[in-house]
Amino acid sequence: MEPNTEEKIKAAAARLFTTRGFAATRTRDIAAEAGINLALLNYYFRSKENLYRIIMAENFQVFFRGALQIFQNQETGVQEKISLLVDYYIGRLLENPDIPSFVINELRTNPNALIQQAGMHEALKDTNIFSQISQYLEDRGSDMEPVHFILNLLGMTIFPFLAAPAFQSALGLEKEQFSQLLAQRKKLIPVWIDAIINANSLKASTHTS
Amino acid sequence: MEPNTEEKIKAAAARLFTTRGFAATRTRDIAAEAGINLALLNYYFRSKENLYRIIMAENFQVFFRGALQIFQNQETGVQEKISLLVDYYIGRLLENPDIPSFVINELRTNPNALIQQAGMHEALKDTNIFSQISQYLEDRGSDMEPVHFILNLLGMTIFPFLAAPAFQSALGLEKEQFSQLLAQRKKLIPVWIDAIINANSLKASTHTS
DNA sequence: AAATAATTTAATCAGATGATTAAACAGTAA
DNA sequence: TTACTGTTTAATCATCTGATTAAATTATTT
Repeated sequence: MEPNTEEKIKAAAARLFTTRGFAATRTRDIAAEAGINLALLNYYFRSKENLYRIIMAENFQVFFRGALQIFQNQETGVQEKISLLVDYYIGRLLENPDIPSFVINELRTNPNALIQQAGMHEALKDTNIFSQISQYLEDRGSDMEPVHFILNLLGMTIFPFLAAPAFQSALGLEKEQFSQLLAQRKKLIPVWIDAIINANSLKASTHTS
Repeated sequence: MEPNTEEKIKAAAARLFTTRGFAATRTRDIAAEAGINLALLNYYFRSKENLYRIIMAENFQVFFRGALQIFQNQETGVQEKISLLVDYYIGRLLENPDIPSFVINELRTNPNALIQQAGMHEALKDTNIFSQISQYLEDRGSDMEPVHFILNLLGMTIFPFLAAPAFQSALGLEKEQFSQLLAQRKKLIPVWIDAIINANSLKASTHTS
């Protein structure tokens, strides 16, 4: 029932690191949040940096592993994969809304370290996401660049979580209301993505502005 | 020609604050970057916090004022406004790619302070962006919620800049190459946005899966 | 129980960091 | 020149912060 000390520290560190970032988080705050003594943090994790790396890696796992697994599945087509991906991300992020801004922030200050650490390069080759999408777009007669496709998909899915504080404040919405709005997008985004692909494939044949 | 000391400090502070965030930026680093003595920073700006507030406000201006002005113009229709907006944002952000993650980060740690500071609430009412979009969607027979529309538009426009470090690293692209990719989106996003609206309006009449 | 190992704590250290101070310097007016 | 004002600097302060230490406490083994 009661989680052990190590887990308590990790949970506290995850909360603070993801909401405040590395530099703004004090080891004393983590200790207080975990209800333990400062020295214990160093006893279990040697240093703040080390603890951070661990938390970071786990967040990163959540952020990428699931997506990769979806694309590794040979049984499903791209269209289905898109739905699964959007569903997965929005579901996960509704539980952990701070992860995107944490990852973004980390990427800004630590560009390639993070990518390598999670073994992105190999994973990307393994799942050949790019060629899957490339083939899919080709089949549907679209001349869209796969990069744009991915940027659109992730942008529509992830950006709302990054902008959430601004929107909630600007529109005077409660957290709960905004969450419902984001949940709706699980169904909507795949439809929109589909429409975008069609737009690019029809562009050559029709000319109605 | 030579900018005065105050401007040099502000420029240096802007560079460091936007790339590292508040907590990770040392006043000594700002001083060194500006080529001045640490005490001068406090002589001109009283404190690190005060300097930060100034930089933040200016970044925020860039991020929102332009967008609001575009929507204030009574002469242009919504469709044209979208093109202008995308063009404006991508143009500005290509010059200052770090602003989005700076703003996002600030919003996370300081939710409503930022919104109020820039006078968002009044500005939003003045320009009635929401009702303009709402009306536009209605006219085109779409049942999309205006919030989703805005989230999609901003997501497709801004997200790529947030994800840039990841994409550059993962795809092994040079900064310059990725910038060109993003510049392409000035023309593409309006088309995609259009397709999305059509998708929602056609949904009721057609049933081809 | 005694001994040993694992866990936790209070106290402290060393360095970093935001800010201040007092003095030096430069330009301008009298 | 002298006096005055605004600017810049080196030196210093007080506090914060990550980390260590040595001792105390608890758990485990013999």
